[in-house]
Amino acid sequence: MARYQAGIRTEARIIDATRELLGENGLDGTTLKAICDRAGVRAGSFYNLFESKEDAVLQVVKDAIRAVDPHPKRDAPDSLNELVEAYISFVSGQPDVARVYLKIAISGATNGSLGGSMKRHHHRRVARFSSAIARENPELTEAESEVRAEIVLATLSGLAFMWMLEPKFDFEHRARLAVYAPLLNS
Amino acid sequence: MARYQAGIRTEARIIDATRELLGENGLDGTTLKAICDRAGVRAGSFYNLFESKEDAVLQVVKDAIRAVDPHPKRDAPDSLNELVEAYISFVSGQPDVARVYLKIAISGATNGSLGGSMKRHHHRRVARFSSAIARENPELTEAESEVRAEIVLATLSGLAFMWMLEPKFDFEHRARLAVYAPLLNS
DNA sequence: CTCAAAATAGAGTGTATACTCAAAATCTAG
DNA sequence: CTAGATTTTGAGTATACACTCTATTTTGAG
Repeated sequence: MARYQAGIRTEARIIDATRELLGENGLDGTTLKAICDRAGVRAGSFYNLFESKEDAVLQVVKDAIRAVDPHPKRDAPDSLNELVEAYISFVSGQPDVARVYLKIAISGATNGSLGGSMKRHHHRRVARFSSAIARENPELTEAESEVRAEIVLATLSGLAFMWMLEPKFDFEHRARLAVYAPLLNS
Repeated sequence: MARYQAGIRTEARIIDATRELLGENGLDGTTLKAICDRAGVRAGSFYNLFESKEDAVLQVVKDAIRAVDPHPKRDAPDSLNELVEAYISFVSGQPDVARVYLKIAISGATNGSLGGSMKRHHHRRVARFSSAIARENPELTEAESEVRAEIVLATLSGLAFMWMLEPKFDFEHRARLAVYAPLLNS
């Protein structure tokens, strides 16, 4: 009936190992052997806790997608400022998760079971940014707000990719400069 | 001594198949069997023309990287306008090549022999955009121009990713709006 | 303590992969 | 036409992969 502590800890170690490997080496670099080695576990233990490798990978990836776009804490709609700051602290505060999001979610978006889930996530994000922009810039039509939302999101993603390419890259600075300084209310 | 026409045509078919598959399915989806099936060739023929699978993949990827950042046609330095329009026509005019470039940029950028080559390419691009921006905006310091170059490139890449996610996405329109309207000379 | 349930180990399975090789087919220069 | 070189074939190899299974060990509630 009840699960044992050992199993729960092992499950967490496996999830952590999977997340790290996905961020470091991508999907094909994340083999079962690599996961088990890093988690300090044998294949049998893995399959006692997970149905398949895909099972563990999907858990990690779906968590990552959820972490980028958390539910609003307050009831009030979010401002563009809040959305951008949330993205910045996502990248800075959970770099492992962010790497998974950028590597797997985006690269795997055009194929496989992630494709659909990623497209939905993307539309949700655009809508959220778009409505914040529309609220703060009443002179824009709905279509114009949406285009601007897409551009802001594209810039944030692009900068995050650069950060992944070179960890020294000052993502925060670029992101704030790109979004606040030039684009809107100009 | 001399190569036969059949071999030259087969080589081209294999390169085309490799490029298409890399763009559609990424690196790990591009198996030898898939390449050979699409090119209408058996494994033995492939290895008569290429040293390894990696050989064919690297040819395609290096071509793609070269296509994004072609040598200037004139002696004169390029304007930001020209650089952006070149990127736009790269994406619109050679979508297969662009897809390879974008997919590999994410998945292969942090590891392997592609990592180094991708990083060098990135720095070359930033320098090129940066010097165009500096020339057209003399009030900016060198560091400021570079940051702006990174932001422009990030936005273009991010928009291109969105285009890859949804082929209907109007990349040209977004790219011109994002770069020309808001960012510089404001 | 006890003992059933849960977790683990580790050898083993089937499959897909990149790649090889010897023989047959095809090409093209002379 | 011919003969040597190139290209193609297709069965075959070794390896790495995800995954299974059974026996053993560990856990923790009663």
